[in-house]
Amino acid sequence: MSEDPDPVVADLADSVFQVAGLLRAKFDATAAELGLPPAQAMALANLSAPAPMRELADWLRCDASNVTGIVDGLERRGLVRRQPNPEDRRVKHLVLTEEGERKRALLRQGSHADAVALFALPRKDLLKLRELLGRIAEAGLGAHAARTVRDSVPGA
Amino acid sequence: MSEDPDPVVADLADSVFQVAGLLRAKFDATAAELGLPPAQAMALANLSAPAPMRELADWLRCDASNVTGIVDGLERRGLVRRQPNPEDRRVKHLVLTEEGERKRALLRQGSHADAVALFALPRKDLLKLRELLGRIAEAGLGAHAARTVRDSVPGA
DNA sequence: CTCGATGGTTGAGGTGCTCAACTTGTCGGG
DNA sequence: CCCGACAAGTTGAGCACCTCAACCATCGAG
Repeated sequence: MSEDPDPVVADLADSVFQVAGLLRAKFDATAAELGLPPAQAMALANLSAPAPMRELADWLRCDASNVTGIVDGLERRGLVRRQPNPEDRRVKHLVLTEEGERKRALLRQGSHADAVALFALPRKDLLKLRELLGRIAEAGLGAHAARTVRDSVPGA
Repeated sequence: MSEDPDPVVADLADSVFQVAGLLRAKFDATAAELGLPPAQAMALANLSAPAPMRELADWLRCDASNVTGIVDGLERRGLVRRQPNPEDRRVKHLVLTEEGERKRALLRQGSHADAVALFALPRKDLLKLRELLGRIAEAGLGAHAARTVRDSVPGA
């Protein structure tokens, strides 16, 4: 009935989970050192220029109501400010405070260091790896985008 | 003070997260189709021969008390049985029921199909990718194991 | 102006996880 | 034989994260 499973693909999937899991664990650890819960850290890491909350929700691929709580936390910690926007008074822009900038820098620094430590391969292999994984990620993302677009557009 | 970030490594980390995220999302989706919450599905997928609960906890890298709840769910759905072990009456072995075996097969089939669809590269590239990612996963896992061992051994 | 869509918030509800405490059971000395 | 250390599993408290439905304020087009 079903094809025999391809062991190469299976190994590949395992490795991807493994590596992503390791990176994620390290990220959470550095976040914890900075006194940040994972979700807030994740949000902070992807916050540079002032951006509306909606944008952050899209980036995190989660419900807008979820972002409210996360930002509440960041604001309580004094890392971020909600800045009402005069041009469209519905939106609030998220602006990093000094402390926010500082922690964000530490966070990114730390996670990048972890990545460097983990991806310990000859330069040539790294480049090859980036190319192959990049192709897959792009294709997968493209499929996802196409699907979401298709879902939201009634006609063709 | 800190080195310039290596864009190759940064891209690589992004891609890994991207790909893992896509695989995970697909897995959760197939799980949902089978009426299983993600954690129960994950547990079920890694359950073949009868094994003590502790083993599952180790595999999932989570607290034993957590496994109790997950197995409760699987048992409530009639997918798994807790089988007391006569040789060591503290442990309970987890045994799949018929239905459990069936759903597990479907689950693995589905997630493997997703992986095949995602890793759509020429065979040669797939092999190369497996080799490189495998090396990294292994090295990272080794470091993790070494660390946990070191942590649990007071001396040396 | 009216109406539909959009940004953001709130509240209810559910999952997944950890930690501390406890029960039951195993095992290795004194 | 009994005792103390340790392991498997469970329970309960508590937290983080997430979604959904309902809602308010606002925008923008007809």
